[in-house]
Amino acid sequence: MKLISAGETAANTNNIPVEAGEDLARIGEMAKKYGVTLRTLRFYEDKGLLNPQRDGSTRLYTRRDKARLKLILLGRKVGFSLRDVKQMMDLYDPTGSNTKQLRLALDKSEKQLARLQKQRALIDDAINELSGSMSAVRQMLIERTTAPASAAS
Amino acid sequence: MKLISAGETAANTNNIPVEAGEDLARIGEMAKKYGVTLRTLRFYEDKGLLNPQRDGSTRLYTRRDKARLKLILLGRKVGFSLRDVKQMMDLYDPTGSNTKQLRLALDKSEKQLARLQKQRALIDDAINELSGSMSAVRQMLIERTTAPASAAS
DNA sequence: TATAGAATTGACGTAAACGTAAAAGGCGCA
DNA sequence: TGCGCCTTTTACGTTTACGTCAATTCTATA
Repeated sequence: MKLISAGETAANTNNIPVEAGEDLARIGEMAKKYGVTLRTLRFYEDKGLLNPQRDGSTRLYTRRDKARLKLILLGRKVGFSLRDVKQMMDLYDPTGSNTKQLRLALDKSEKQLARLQKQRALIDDAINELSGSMSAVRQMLIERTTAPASAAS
Repeated sequence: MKLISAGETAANTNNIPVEAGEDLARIGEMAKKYGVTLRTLRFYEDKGLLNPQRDGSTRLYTRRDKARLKLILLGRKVGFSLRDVKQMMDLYDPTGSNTKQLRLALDKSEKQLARLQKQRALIDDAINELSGSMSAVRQMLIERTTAPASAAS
């Protein structure tokens, strides 16, 4: 049983059970669609962040998996580790209010926000420090090219 | 008690402090003075960034080593890799104008500055994105606590 | 002299997020 | 039927800057 969904392969020659509208994607399509590598998708699965169905050994990603991947990528973008992302995702319960999940997410987010702000401060520091050094170096270069010889450090 | 200083000449075969003001420091003092660990100092040496003298097997750091360490730490602070720092330092020639060294430093600095600015932009992005998510989550939490039951996604 | 405090050289461990083969199975198509 | 493409699993490699023992030696001091 092979399931090819997607784009345009109108063929669909022989079989395909295809639960109406269930747009399943294989790993290659997923990778292309979300700009990640195959390795990355397998890695996420290995870490328990994704859990695609299987058709034999072939991974089939549902729209649920896509939603999860989007969340993962958002998490990465804002600097969460995969562990953090997993912790938050693991709390998701489709039958509940997910209050705990949301609280955890908020808690982690506050801490991450603080980290980001600290990082920004560090970077600003570095930028200033570097700019200063560059001015000094430029000045030294000018001296080297206008004055003839030595001048110690 | 053996303190051998003096860069080169004098044989200094036996002992005796020599060179009055040469304030040599051992690794422990260096570490304390500059807020790094022993491991770090040995690591820098291993990478060719420092080259303290030896009294037997004991490392002795001169003020030249101290100057170099300061530069290393400055480099690290502005985000240079140790490799970069080494490249720049390796061009230092106490007898020349060091124009090449300065040019390399300036060149690397410009690139590093660009990287830092890009990083800051990314962080700002992340901060915004995260702040937005947090608002959404807070809103969801409010709904969870005021409304009774379900609401998907 | 006994003991604590430095110092030495290995050398493996860590963290994150994949990269990069390697070897093999399956499928459609010309 | 052979080719090419997609996919699979396994597993070591990469990067950076050290951390963390371990075993040993040297030195200073009480």
